[in-house]
Amino acid sequence: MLLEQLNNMQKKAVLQTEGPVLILAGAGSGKTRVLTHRIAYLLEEKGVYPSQILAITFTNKAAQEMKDRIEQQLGGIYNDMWVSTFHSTCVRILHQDIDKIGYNRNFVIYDMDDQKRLLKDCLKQLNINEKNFPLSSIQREISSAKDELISPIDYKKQVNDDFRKEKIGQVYELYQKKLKSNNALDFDDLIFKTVELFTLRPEILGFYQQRFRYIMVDEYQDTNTSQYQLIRLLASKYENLCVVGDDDQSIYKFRGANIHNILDFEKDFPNAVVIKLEQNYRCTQKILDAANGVIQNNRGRKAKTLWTDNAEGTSIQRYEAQNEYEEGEYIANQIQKEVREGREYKDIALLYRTNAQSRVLEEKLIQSNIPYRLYGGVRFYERKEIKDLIAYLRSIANPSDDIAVQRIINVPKRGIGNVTVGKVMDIAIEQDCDFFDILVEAEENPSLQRAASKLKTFANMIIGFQVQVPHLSLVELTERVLKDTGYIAELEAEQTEEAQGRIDNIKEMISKVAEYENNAKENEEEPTLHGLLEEIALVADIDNYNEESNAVSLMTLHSAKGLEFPCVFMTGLEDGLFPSYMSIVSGDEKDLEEERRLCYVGITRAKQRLYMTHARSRMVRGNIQYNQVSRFLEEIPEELLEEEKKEKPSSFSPMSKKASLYSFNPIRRKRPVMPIPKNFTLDFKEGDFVVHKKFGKGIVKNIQPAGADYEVTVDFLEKGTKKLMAHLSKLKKMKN
DNA sequence: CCTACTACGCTTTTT
DNA sequence: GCGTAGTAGG
Repeated sequence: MLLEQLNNMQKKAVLQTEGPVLILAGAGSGKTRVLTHRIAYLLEEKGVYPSQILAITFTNKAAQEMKDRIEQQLGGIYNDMWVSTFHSTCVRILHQDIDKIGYNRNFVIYDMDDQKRLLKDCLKQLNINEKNFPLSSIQREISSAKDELISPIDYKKQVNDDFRKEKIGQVYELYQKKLKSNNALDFDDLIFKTVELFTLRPEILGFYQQRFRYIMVDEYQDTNTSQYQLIRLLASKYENLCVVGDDDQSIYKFRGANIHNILDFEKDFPNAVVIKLEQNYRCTQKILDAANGVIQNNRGRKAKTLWTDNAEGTSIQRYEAQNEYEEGEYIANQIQKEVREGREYKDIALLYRTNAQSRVLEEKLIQSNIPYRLYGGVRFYERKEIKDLIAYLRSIANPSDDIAVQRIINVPKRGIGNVTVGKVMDIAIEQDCDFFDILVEAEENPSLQRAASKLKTFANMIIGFQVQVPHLSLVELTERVLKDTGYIAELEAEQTEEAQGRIDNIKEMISKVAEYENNAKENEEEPTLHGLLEEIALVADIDNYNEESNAVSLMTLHSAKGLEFPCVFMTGLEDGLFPSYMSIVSGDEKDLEEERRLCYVGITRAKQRLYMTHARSRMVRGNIQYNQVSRFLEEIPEELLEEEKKEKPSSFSPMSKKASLYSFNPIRRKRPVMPIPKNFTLDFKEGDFVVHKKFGKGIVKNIQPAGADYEVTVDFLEKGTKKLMAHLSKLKKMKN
């Protein structure tokens, strides 16, 4: 029977099908198993129809896996059951009904790059200088507004003659207008517009409320306000809402995740049943102890004690390298050793804080002939050649997509330069129509005279493709585009290794298109250009994670969430890198706590063996940084760690000699990287008033020496009590 | 209008 | 160190 393989708490979680349920699932406590069993139980024992179930997961891969497992368990196919990510779920709903709130149902989805380009156009049109308003910060600001369900109108209301906000409000408003006229939605809109649809059209909400009698949300600790609202709306009729999460694994605050969604679940649903899964089945005792040692330094957690029956296991290997190259060599050597002792490559993962760290690691793995797969970094769909190709497909599917049309209007070169594009843009704005419309009528526009024929030729080519769409398969269409535009020919003519790489990527893209067509046919759906573009827009890199291929996995700590590996290397454990420089200087303990949770996530990915490495020096953005060992590593109880003896410099491989040469290269530093002066002393004492850039004035409560720096507790007048590093946070004594 | 060169700024983390 | 934006010359 279904429940046999479960422990008591897991059983309880499966059987508690009615009403709101909060499952606090510690790392490795079998929550995926609980979720799949719960769904199986609903279907099998409770007679619930598959169509009445909505399960939200964090990645497409997790969704697919869950669905597969259920189908395997019950031996059926459940196409009516919705198991998908927030974003995919919303796309599906919007596809059906977004026309009810004035959008076109065949919308396209803009990624971050598209957003930036569109924002750039907005700034230009509003005469706002990019120097004073960097695109990335505006993008962040608008994105967080959307996460909080703040519309441009609401945003402008709360400006309160803050000049910066006033400008951003204008940009936000124009940005939304342009998105709409381009028939596009960005990531955040997917959720926002669904909530808007449900709010404005209660009958549509009613339909889905009625349909989804049982709702489950995984990784609930990482939901943001808009996602929370969405779930609340959907669940408010039957309240059969089961959320699963772990407050200790909340690592997406920067993306708007609101940890209070999980901390306050019982307040929002007073009759909620809370179930804790505290037995860890994944890690050895020592790894779990290390994880607990780190996470216990966080405040404001839900009470929870993770324990395990598993063996004690081996100590955690700690290693200090001279620099990042030596770190990579050590790791490569250890991997080879592990493999000699019977470990498989695919059972090993290298985790790091920032994508930039992967390069050196890759280099060393290649030198040692170790097969690896890289997740994240420059994603496949973000490569120039792939984005160009997609932009063609998007222009064909939706000529209102100004961003796509502008991207490829001169790729390959057709003699249509920036000046011409600028003119066309101005005319389009003036006439309030699509960029593409101006191209079609270029000859009628006197100011375009010289370029008119070129523009017209381009427009005709796109229209030509559009005409062919019904008669060609998607693969055929893609190939025709590559051929007729001369894109492939141009790359082939280059005769460089780089160009060949791009051609290979394009070939891979074609096989992905073929894959999409086949999948669609298998599911008895009509493959469409829109469907293809939608799928492309929503894939995460980690969705391509493949446990079959026997290779070491390289990924960020964020990407590793939800995965597990017998052997894990956590790399770059240095203050300033992990925890990140930003989280240290912000002076806000909460930022540091988020980093600590990330560390907790990393440690608990390991089942049997955990290595933690750091380097004394490291090149970051062309500067050499000397970082202290990560405070998180120091938080692990000494007796769990084993320090690896350092290799003698004489045993360095030739490569590392070259590497150390680099280190002696006198590279000019633009700005010293937070060096702490040798005899750094404080010019204030307890009871003095100090000033902080972000927190303002405060009174010093306590001073503790911490390495070369001091940890200072300050009671800020407006922001409350904070613990700060005196030097890093640039605390200044106030003159009275 | 295109290409080649220089200067600058930037990186956490991602659906 | 890298990629991109901005500038000058053809």
